[in-house]
Amino acid sequence: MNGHETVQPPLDDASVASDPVRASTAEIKSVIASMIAEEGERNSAAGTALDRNCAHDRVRWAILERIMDGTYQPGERLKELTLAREFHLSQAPVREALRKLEAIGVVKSEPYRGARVRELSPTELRDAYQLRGILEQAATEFIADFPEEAVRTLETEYAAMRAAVTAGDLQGVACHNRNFHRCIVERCQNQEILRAWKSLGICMRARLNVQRRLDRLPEAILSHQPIIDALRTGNLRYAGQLLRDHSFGFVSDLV
Amino acid sequence: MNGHETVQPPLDDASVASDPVRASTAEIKSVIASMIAEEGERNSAAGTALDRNCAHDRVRWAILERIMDGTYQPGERLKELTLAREFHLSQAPVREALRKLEAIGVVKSEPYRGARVRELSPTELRDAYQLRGILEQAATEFIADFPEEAVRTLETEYAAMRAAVTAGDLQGVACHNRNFHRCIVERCQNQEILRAWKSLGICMRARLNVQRRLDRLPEAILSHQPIIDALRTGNLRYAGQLLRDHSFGFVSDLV
DNA sequence: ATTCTTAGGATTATCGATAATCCGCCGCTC
DNA sequence: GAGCGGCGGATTATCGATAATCCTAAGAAT
Repeated sequence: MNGHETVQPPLDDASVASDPVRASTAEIKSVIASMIAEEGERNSAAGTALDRNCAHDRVRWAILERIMDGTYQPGERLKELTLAREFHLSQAPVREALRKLEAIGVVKSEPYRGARVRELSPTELRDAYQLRGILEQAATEFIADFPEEAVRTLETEYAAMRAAVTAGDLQGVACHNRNFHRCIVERCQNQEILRAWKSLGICMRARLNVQRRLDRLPEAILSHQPIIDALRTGNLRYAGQLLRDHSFGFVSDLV
Repeated sequence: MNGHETVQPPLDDASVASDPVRASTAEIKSVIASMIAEEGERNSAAGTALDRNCAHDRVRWAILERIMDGTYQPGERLKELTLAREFHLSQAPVREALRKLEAIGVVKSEPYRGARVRELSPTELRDAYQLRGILEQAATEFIADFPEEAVRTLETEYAAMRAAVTAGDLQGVACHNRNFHRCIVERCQNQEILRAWKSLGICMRARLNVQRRLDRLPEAILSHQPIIDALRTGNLRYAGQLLRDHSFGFVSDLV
């Protein structure tokens, strides 16, 4: 593909970034960063320099980014040698990257048949939204306290979300929505809940494509306001209830 | 390839099974089988012959089994070439197996430092038990109906659990306990909840080692009876509440 | 025309070897 | 004797090549 590159020795981030569709790259990066952080947490307390050294980790990061930003569509084939050539690597590290992505459910592969970006059926999506609601409710009940500073972050994200929806920027809506919810769940004392929520987030990546009911989107977004209010007044239990209902609300759109 | 084998084509289960500590192998097998099934579900609707073909899947299965049955202790080093020699394979499939195990949190690896069986801190274990309680409560509320046949299964497992505890067979207790809970969660309509619960089960493998408070074990087991009663009378919501409390009850033993 | 068989091309799975990195040990300096 | 710097063994990371498998489609048989 974008073969013989310029400088970067093995996997040049340049090629990754200069390539295709690019909208709000910074936002996407932050999402990706949180995912990487998730795995870092799982692997070691301070998950930092892990993906700097290993080619297979860089490849995994790059593929994940492309899946998240829509470069690779759901169902799209991921050929090992093609990716290897693109990254100026051999097949082995690409395979390892795909194995990890397969294990966390981002990619689906069959022996001798290759790997594809995993597609989510409406049923799976419905189940995922329900589970997200359950986890967010539980997480909220485990929050020790919700400081004013965090409330302000919520308001910022909420405002950005409304701005994005009026601008018709679905990508932006998805991103700020995710940030909003993450800001809440991250305050949870229970790391396993947080981990489960994040691993679910990976599967929810099917950006708002599924939200074909664009007309109902604005009203869905407005339901974030009461959540902010409940959190500000420290009514965590009620906030949890609202979050659960909020997620369950999407279910009806999905069969 | 490694043609000249005896019977089992590549990875001879013989060597795997003839090796070390062995207690109630059949029970362990069933646990493993359920885990494999879990991944099968994730990979394709009918996850069956996937791990028959690929060496890396068989290796993953074998390593997982050894971790589950205690052959590989938490923290133990897993050397790639040692495993490769043992399975009569090259390094590549072993690496792929380890990458997958790493992604699901069973193994932890650092670049150039190798892979180890992941250890769970008391805090992680506490969080895991809490999450399990939450998931089981949610799952129960999503159950459509709980037939008499399933109730009988629960009673069977419950009886086996009590028998195991009087016999001092901790492995057996853990296994039947797991079967008991699985029988409930499997009736859940929401596949994502089921998946999350199963992936948690992998981390809870730290068998009942943690349950050093052996004296309190019998009473903890008795708390299964009201759950059975609630399910038999169709009081699913109450059963969910009991299951949550049941799991949370273990938390106090773990700080 | 339809079905069956079977080359051919494409891709994955595995191998064996090499490069890169880490760790402990030994001698050296002070 | 203590600290330091670099050799050597051990192990992982990556490579390039080969074997195994799958898919397609052309051709033969009915």
